[in-house]
Amino acid sequence: MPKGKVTSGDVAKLARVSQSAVSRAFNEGASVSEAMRTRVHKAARALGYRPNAIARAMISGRSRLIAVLAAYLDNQFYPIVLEQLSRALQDKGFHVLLFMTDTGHQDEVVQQMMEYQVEGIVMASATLSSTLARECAQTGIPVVLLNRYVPSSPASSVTSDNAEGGRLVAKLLVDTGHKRIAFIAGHEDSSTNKDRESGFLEGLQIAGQQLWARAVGNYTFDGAANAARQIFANKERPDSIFVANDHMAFAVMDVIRNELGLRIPEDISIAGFDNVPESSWGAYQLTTVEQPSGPMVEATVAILMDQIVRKAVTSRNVILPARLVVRQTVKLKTAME
Amino acid sequence: MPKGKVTSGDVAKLARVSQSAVSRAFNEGASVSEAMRTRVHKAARALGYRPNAIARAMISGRSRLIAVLAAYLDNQFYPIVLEQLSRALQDKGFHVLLFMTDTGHQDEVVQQMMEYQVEGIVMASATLSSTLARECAQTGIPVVLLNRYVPSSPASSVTSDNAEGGRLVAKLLVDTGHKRIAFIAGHEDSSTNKDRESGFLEGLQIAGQQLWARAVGNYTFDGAANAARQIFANKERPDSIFVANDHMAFAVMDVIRNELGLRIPEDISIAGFDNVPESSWGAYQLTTVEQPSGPMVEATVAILMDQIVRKAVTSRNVILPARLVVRQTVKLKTAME
DNA sequence: CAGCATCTTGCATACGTAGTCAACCCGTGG
DNA sequence: CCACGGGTTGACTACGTATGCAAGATGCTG
Repeated sequence: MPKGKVTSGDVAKLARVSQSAVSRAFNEGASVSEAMRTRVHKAARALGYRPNAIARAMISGRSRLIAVLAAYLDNQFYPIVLEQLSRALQDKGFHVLLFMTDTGHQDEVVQQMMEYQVEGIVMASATLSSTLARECAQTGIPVVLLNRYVPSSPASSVTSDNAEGGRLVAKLLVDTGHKRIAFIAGHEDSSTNKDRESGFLEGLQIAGQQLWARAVGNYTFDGAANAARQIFANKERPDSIFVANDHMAFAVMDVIRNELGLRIPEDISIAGFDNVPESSWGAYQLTTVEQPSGPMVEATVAILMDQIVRKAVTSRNVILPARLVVRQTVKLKTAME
Repeated sequence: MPKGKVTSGDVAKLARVSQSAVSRAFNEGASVSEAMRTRVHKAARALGYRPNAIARAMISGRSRLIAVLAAYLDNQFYPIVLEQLSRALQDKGFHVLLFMTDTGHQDEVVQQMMEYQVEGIVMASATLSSTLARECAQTGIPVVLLNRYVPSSPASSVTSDNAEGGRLVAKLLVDTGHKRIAFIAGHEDSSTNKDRESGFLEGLQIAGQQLWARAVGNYTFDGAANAARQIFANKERPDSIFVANDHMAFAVMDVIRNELGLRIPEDISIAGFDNVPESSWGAYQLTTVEQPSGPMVEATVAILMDQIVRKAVTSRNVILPARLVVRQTVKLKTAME
C-alpha cells in the first residue's frame, strides 16, 4: 500500500540499487541495461512510485508547463480552442496551467506564470492588453498570441486571415444586392476587430459602397444587443449587418427578431465571424467566416515545440486562411429598391 | 535588465544579507523586520526577482496546484464553471492545472496529476468513470466531484438537487396539462442523469402519469438530435419532452422546428436542465432547471480549502437547491384533448 | 544595572531528482 | 595473458527555496 510519498530512494532500497539507477530507469535517453530497468520498474510498481514532476522540473529546469491566458470563456470559440490546445499539449507531454484575467490584474498574472517556470505562454483572447503581450515576450519565454496580433512585438502569433474574412463578407453582401450595410464592432482596440473592419471597409470601397451605420459591441452579448438597438433607433434601417463575431451576432439576431419583429434574412441580412458551433444550430443558421480552430491550435503547438524542444529563436506569425460559410442569414437575391 | 534566472541568492548578495533573509522577506508568516523586508524587496525589484514556485513547492511540499479534469467543453456549463473556478482559486493563491480526457486515458491522466503533486483534484464532468473517481480519492489528495456523485466513494461532491429538479419539471408539465410526456436521457451511467430521471419519474408517478416515450442522447448534441428523431418516428407524438440537459435540448428544438416543422410550445413543450446562457437567448427561451454554477463553485473551493489549508479530513457532499426557470418552451395552459 | 524574554538574523540542511564522474564489468583482439 | 573500449553502475553534487537551530540584538522588568 502506497503510504504518503514514495521517492526514488525508497524504490532504490527495495530494488537494492542506487537512486541514480531508479532515475535512469524512468528517463528515456539514459544508459541502463534492460535487466536493471525491469527490476526497477518492478520495485516501483510494488511501491506505487511515480517520479515527482516538481523535483524533476527543479533539477532539469524543464517544467513541461505551458501557461494559457484567457479573459473569458463565454464566447464558445475559446473553450473549443482551450480543449484542443490542452489535448494537443498533453500528447506532447506538456500540461496547461490556466489563468483567467480581465484587464486589470494582468501584470500580477504574468508574474505568477513566471514563478511557475512555465516553458511557454499562450495568450488566447482578443482583448488582452498589448503591453502585457510585450511584457511576456521579453521574458525570453516563448509567447504565442492566439487570435491576436501585436505588430511591434517579438511574440509569435497565430490568427486567421481576419482582413480577408472581412473582405469576403463585404463581397457577399454587395454581390447579393445589399445597399445599406452596417457594421457592429467588437473590442475596438483588438487586432481582430481592426483587421476584420478594415478588410470589410476595403471590400465595400472596392465595390463603390460606403458603410451605412456603425456601432460597438465590445465582443459582449449585451453590448452587441445594445449596439443593435442603437443602429435601429434611426428612422431608416440598414438592410444588412456584419457583426464582428458570432457571439455578438446571436445577440443581434435576437434583438432583430424578438424585439423588432423583423425577419432574417427577408428584412435584414446578418453575417458573423468565427463559425462557432452555435452558428450551425437550427435557430440561427448563421452565415459567417470560419476561423479554423484545429489548424490554429496545431500551429500554436508547433511554434511552441519549435522554440522549446528545438530551441528555435525566431518568432513566427502564422495567418491561416479564412473561409466563408454560407448558411441562411444572408438573403442571396434581393430585389433592387 | 533581468538576465536568465535570478535567484534568492543573487538578491541576497546585492542586498548584503543572507539567502534566508530573502526567503523570509517573501513569506507571509516569517519573522523579519520591516527594515529588512523593504531592503530585500528593493534589491529584488532591481534584479527583477520573483521566487521560484517550483522550488518553493519542492521544499514546502505545497504546490498550490489544483488539477481540474474535464471530458469536454462543448456544453457551455463547463466553460462557465471552469472560468469561475479558475478565478476563485487564483484569488486563494492556487492555480489550475487543466486536464482533458475522454474515457480511455483516464488512468494515465490521474498519474500525471499526481506527478505534479497537485494539492486537490476537481473532476468536472458528468461522464467520468466511477472507478477513476475512487482511484483519485484513495490517493489521499482531496477530490471534489463537481456535478457528479459516486455513492460509495470517499470523495467529496458538489451537485445541484438533480432529483428535485426532475420532480419540478414533472410537476410543471403535469400541471400545465401535458398527457404524453417523453424523456431524453443523457449519459445513462452518470449520476446526474440517473437523479434527474428518477426525480422526473417520481414526479410523474405522484401525479398518476406514466412516461410516454424515452430515448438516449448521451449528453451530446448529435445524440440528442437522433434521440428526438427516434421519438417522433412513432405514429403518435408526445406533447412534451424533458431533455436531460440544455445542450441536448437545443438540438431537440432544432429538430422539432426545422425538420418536423412543429411549433414550440404550441405543438410540443420542451424543458431542459442547467440554465446555460444560451437558454435565455431569444431563439430558444428555454424553460429549464437552474444549476447554480456560482454557489457550486464556491462550495467546491470551500471544500478544497477546508481540506488543504485546515487539513479537514471528512469529505462532504453538498447538494444545492435547483430552481425552475420558466421561459417560453412549455405551454402553460393546454386545452384538454 | 542585571536578568530574562522577544525579536532578528545567519548558518546549515533538506526536499526529490538528474547528471557528472570515476569505477567497474565483460568481451575482444593483439 | 594483457590492453583496451563500450556499456553499466554507484557515489556525489546541484537545482532554489524554506526552516530548525543557535547566536546576536533589543527591550523590558524588577
